Amino acid sequence: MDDLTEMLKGTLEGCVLEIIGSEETYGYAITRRLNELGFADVVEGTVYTILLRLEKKGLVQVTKRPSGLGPPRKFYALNDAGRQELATFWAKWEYITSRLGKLKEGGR
Amino acid sequence: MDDLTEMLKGTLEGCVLEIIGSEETYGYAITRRLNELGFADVVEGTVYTILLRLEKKGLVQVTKRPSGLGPPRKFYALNDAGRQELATFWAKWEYITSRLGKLKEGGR
DNA sequence: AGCGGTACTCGGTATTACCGAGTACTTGGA
DNA sequence: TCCAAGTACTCGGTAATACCGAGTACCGCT
Repeated sequence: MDDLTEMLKGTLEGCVLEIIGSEETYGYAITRRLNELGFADVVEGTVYTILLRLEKKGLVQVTKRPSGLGPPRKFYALNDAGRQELATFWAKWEYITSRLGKLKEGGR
Repeated sequence: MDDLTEMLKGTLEGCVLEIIGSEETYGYAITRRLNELGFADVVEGTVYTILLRLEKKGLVQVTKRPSGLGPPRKFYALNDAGRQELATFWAKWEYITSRLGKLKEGGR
């Protein structure tokens, strides 16, 4: 699938939230996970900027832990605000997909 | 539904393509149509920038016609390139929704 | 010692939707 | 007659976001 970057704007952050929400994890692993999910072109730099943003917005709790193979990892977990944000993300997503579906079916 | 603007990035242009594809129409009417479809906050300025962009990319054919109530209208219709672009837009959209769905269902 | 894989940071760029103000044309009421 | 309101388009600037690229650093293996 060719360039999806414009269409991912606004949704990628939600994807990261969802991944973090399902288990405490760290940047590098999140990138791999997104890649294997089909978001093949998402690159580490992008994920880290999202992570930094989430931290700045106060949606995640960060814990640094030694890695064993490489530098220490920053593990991310959702806090209450993060879970709230994730819920509204899915609500928005549902809303948009329903509208797009309507449009596509020629909803007039 | 509160602020959807970030999530609309990349999809709004596709919506406009779809609307133009279903019938030859003009900016003001497209805005009204988007609003009634549920994209309530989309504003004229936004639609016109998209329209200008589509024209610049050579995806539409433009015809100016007098209006009867107000200044002349610029009617837009898809050309072959535009129909092609619309098809790939929907393909990308399907792709992303399927990935998001998978992610949401805890696809692991 | 050096290479490859793991792991994070940071400055800059492009694209996109939004905002706001402006222009202009028409009809209808004060 | 003039002004308000609805129709219709233009344009310069802003904010948010994903991407890019280069850099730093740590580890185990050969």
